[in-house]
Amino acid sequence: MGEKSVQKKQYILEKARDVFMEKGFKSVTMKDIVEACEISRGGLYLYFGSTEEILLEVLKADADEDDDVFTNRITEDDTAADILTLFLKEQKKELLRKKNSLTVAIYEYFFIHKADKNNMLRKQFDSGVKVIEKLIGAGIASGEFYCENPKGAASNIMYVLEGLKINSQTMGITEEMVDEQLLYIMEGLIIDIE
Amino acid sequence: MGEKSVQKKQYILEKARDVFMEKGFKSVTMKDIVEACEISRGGLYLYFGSTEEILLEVLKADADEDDDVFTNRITEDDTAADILTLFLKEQKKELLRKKNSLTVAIYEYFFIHKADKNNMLRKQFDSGVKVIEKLIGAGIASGEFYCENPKGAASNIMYVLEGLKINSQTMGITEEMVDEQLLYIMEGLIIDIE
Amino acid sequence: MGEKSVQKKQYILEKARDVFMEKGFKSVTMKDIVEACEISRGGLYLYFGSTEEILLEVLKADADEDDDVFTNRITEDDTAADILTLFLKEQKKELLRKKNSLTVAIYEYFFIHKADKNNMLRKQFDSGVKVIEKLIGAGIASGEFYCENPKGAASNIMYVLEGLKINSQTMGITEEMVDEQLLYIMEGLIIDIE
Amino acid sequence: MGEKSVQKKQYILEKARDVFMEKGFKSVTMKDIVEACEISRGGLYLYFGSTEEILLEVLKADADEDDDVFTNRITEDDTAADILTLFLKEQKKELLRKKNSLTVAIYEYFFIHKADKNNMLRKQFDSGVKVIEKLIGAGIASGEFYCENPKGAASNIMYVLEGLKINSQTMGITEEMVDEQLLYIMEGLIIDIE
DNA sequence: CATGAATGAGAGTTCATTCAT
DNA sequence: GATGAATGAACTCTCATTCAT
Repeated sequence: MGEKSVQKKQYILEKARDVFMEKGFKSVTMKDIVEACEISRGGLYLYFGSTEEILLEVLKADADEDDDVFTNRITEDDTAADILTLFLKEQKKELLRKKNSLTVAIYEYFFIHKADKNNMLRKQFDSGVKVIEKLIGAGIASGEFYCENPKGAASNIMYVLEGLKINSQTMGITEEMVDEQLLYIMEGLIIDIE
Repeated sequence: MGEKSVQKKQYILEKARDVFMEKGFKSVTMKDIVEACEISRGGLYLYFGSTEEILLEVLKADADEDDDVFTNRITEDDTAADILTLFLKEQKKELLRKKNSLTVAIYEYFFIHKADKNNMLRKQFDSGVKVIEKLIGAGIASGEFYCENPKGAASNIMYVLEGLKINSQTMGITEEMVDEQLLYIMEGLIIDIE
Repeated sequence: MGEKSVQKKQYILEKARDVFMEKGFKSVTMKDIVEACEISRGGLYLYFGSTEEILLEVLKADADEDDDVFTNRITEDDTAADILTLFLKEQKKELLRKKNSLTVAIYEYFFIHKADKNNMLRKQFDSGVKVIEKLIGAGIASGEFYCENPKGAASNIMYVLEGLKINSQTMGITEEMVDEQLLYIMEGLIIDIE
Repeated sequence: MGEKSVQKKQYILEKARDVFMEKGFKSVTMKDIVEACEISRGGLYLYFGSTEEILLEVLKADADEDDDVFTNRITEDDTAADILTLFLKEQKKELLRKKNSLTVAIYEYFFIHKADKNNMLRKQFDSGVKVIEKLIGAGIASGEFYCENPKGAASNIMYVLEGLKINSQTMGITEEMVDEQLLYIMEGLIIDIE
């Protein structure tokens, strides 16, 4: 079937991304995407066979990009506490974004695909836990943090972030609510100098 | 809308509940419910105008029932730690339930209705925080718990529970994962006797 | 239409033949043929404008070939009965072929084109009748056959063959069924020596 | 799913019958039938799920009717030769009908369904053979017919009729052609009084 | 000559919703 | 109050055909 135009595929993915951000996953029809792309009905099918396929590729593209961003930040030479704080700040920004978020689309997609072989969400969660655990370990070594159960603490942070994320999409959250909880977490780790 | 049969309404809600547990919210059609109830298409419209309306009433009924259950447990004369443990155990059971859960339906509904006036989910979350906060306070008073920021701790617990809940629906969780995290939480509260 | 490659045209006809044998005529799309040929969509249109056009050329090629085969057999110096038997054996083989037959495609095509000027099917049928009539005549002359109405007998044979052919495609036939009927026909012609 | 209106179902079958007579089977779409019936798209699906389903019911209705007609004729007290002649006349009328014939639709349908369990076409063919065989037997008994192989003769008649039928749809036939062949058949059976 | 991306018409199918009975 | 037939809008998907390269 040849390569088709890679550019057009990218273009479709971009436009589709907007649609998924706007409407989540389940409500999105091929027609929605066709209209967003201003291409023909058949034209879309040349590139993608279903909304699932499209969302999956949108997410893949995101995951790749995220990795890059992540790697870039990590190479800084900050302290563990600095990095963790940075990480949480990033998460907070993400959490409070009003519109341009795929969160609902992702949830709706994985409600259906939770049992999938290589569940991307699980991978990301697990990798998040590991990174935080390492950071906490580094912080303990450098005397910044005190923690008896780094793995538990790391999981705790990730679950809280997940909790904040789903709440932000189902009941709304304010900046204060996020700050309060992130502060609570950091306070539990950082050694009070007295 | 005249009087109609309250019994029939209840009957519809029961059957509809099963459908929502099976298929979430967005995929459920009026037809699905008509078929589950084995009533006529027009008959359903006599009682409910949309799947939204139906789910809302299903949830209302649940909320009332939950309150009762909750109240019943609370009147026991256990210690704060006992009650909190009981509460978490209940939550764990809920989290690990395979099929008979409205969780996905609720999420899918509130993705659309997060901005609703009296968002039931928010109410339940807030009330959960308050109850736990009170329990922690009682535990501190009785010398069972140590906690510098009871509100933060209570919120932390609720966010973690939300995180576990959404993860259970999007990536699956195991009993060990729940136990680990709940243990971590209790360990953070209970005073180590030395 | 310029010169184009005759070889490519032949190639397309060969591949298209397979498709028609597989799917009949009406269900075959230009896409099917493009895919069978592994050429470009536009490329096919350079040679043929429709599936009708393609089938027609496939059939023409067949007709030419059949004539050759036919002529080859006829030049043998067998008796009339031998030749007729040979002819019926050929027909039987054709009738019982499971897959590689254009029969359905031909029928489907001529359902639409029955009124065509030079209907190939009619020509073939008429020529079949004539050939058989001649054979019977020769057989009578040589004392092999007895027949009061050679033309009627020849038509009868051809109609029976047509009947067997359509039945083989609409209800299936067994070798026994064919043998029985061909035997019946031969018995009607051959003089019983007493 | 209740009874729906039997009358409407009949109405649809009638209209669909016209469509199948007009266009055969494969070219007929649900839309064609919707338009012929002047009902809504969804309305048709209330009664039938596909064109196959519809044609099948059209044919069933026909088969029932044919049986009745057949039985009615058979109860007459004619001689075997009379009945056979009557039967062939009926077939001739059928063969020469220009428009109102389902023949093509039936063929197109059974090209696809030739392997079906209870292939209606085969049943009808077999029953036809048996009836004719019986008639020939009766004719022999009454001294009207002479025939050494009644089963072969009966099959021969049925195959010829099939051959005439398919030819009438793929190349056209004239009344003379039918008469000639039917005469040939009858001559083969009837005893020449000398 | 050849390619294959693009278009748009059209078929299939499902449901929310209405309404005569 | 109930019923369920009927409607029509909306979606999915597939191809014939064209056309810029």
